[in-house]
Amino acid sequence: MTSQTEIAQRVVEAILAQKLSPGGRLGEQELADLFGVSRTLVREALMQLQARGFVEVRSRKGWYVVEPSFAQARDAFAARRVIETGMLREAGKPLQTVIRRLRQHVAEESAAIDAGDAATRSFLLADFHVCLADCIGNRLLTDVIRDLTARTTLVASLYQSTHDARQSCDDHARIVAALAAGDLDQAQRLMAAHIGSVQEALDESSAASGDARERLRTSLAPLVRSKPARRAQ
Amino acid sequence: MTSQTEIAQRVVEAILAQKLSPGGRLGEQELADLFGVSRTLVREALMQLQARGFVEVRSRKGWYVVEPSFAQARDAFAARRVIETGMLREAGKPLQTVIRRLRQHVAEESAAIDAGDAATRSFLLADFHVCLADCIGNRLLTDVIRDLTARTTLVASLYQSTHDARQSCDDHARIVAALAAGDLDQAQRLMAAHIGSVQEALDESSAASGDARERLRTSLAPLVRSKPARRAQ
DNA sequence: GACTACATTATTGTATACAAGCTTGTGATC
DNA sequence: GATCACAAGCTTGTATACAATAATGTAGTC
Repeated sequence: MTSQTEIAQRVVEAILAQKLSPGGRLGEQELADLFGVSRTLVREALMQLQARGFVEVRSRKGWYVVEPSFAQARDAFAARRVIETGMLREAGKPLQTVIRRLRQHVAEESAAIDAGDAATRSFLLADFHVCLADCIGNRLLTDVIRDLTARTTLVASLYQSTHDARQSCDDHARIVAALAAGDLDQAQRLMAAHIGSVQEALDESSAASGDARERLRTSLAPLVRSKPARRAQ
Repeated sequence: MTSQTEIAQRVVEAILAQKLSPGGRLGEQELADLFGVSRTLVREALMQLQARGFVEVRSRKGWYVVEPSFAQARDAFAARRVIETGMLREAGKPLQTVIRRLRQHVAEESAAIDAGDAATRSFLLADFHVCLADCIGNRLLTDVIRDLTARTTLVASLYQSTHDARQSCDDHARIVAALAAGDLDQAQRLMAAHIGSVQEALDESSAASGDARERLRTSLAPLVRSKPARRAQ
């Protein structure tokens, strides 16, 4: 007895919490049983997620969490840079209440990092950008940013980001400080640099992983060079 | 015998061609019969369009083409300003082939305007922005722009834009000229002004229409002031 | 023992059936 | 004649049934 919207939401949450990895399979019946509904609702939910770019369907095979290529990953970051800096440029001087809300958010991020709570930490670091969009942008832009940050979060798990959470949090704090000082130009520059550095952290380990086929190949490569490992058991 | 994606596409086209007005009803069975498929496929198509913001469902009543409020209309234009100028800012000097493609597009717009072909004219004027995104942006941004321009086109039909097609075309030509000259700053300014002026054209006639309820009220207002019109027949 | 043809199984794709709820038409009542 | 109660019909919401196809297991053959 779960609504279709709720199913979609739960799946997205699972993806962002890395409980569902890119390439992970989503059986219709499996989800239907899990949520106690028919396949119909699950399908409709997955269809919407497909439109938002979270999952894809391979004909008669099943639904899978998307595995963006490295080029697509770059595109997602590029899109975020364009939109988020664009929003800051068009924004007026933010209200005091907005500054308070953002400061509060950054404080929560910091607390989660100190607590070593990986799940909420990851969520909050991404949510900062959604929160910012909600503060200085409009509904449409916020929705777009929400999906794009989700996508970059997914990408980060796929390409094993080495980016430090504390640094992201510090970046956020500096952006809020610039906003509080009314220096929108500076905020814009900081945002571009921030998104850039998060993306950079990917580039380095990019060669490590890859798509499912490539992962399989490397997984199955012999452990020792000339002498293949004897089969266990 | 029509695929689900195709159905969605056809509905979007119909909306953009103003064959389906905002507020227009989309019966599931009606569409199913039309396309020769079951309601299932129609529903899935509509669901995807819902995720993209083209239609909405009112429980147990039916599907309707969205009727953005005036505030939402402003949001759509604001989003486009942010993204489209942002893309121009991040773009490098465009290649010669890109310039040629854009010039070609503007020429086609001009031809459609001269020919008085309202449908293709409207389509091409919106498509210019998609084409530009395709040239200087990436896939993700292009998809976002495609949906946003579609939304503003829909809004224009809802709030009876008085904007002149020829002026839009001229705006486009000037933007392309700035790009050809390598003056991205100028292109950016022109784009902001262009989108702004299209939006402005809405503001003026905004009071005229409104949502379905308001439209009904004005439609049913007595024709003569003191003496209500006698019922026809 | 390795390879191939075939049967089996599992999963999606599509259609249909039934339930639930809103809208509207009709008749009774005041 | 106006209002209200009720019923019939239409439309969506959800589940189930069946078809199509890809993956996999198995037996037979060389």
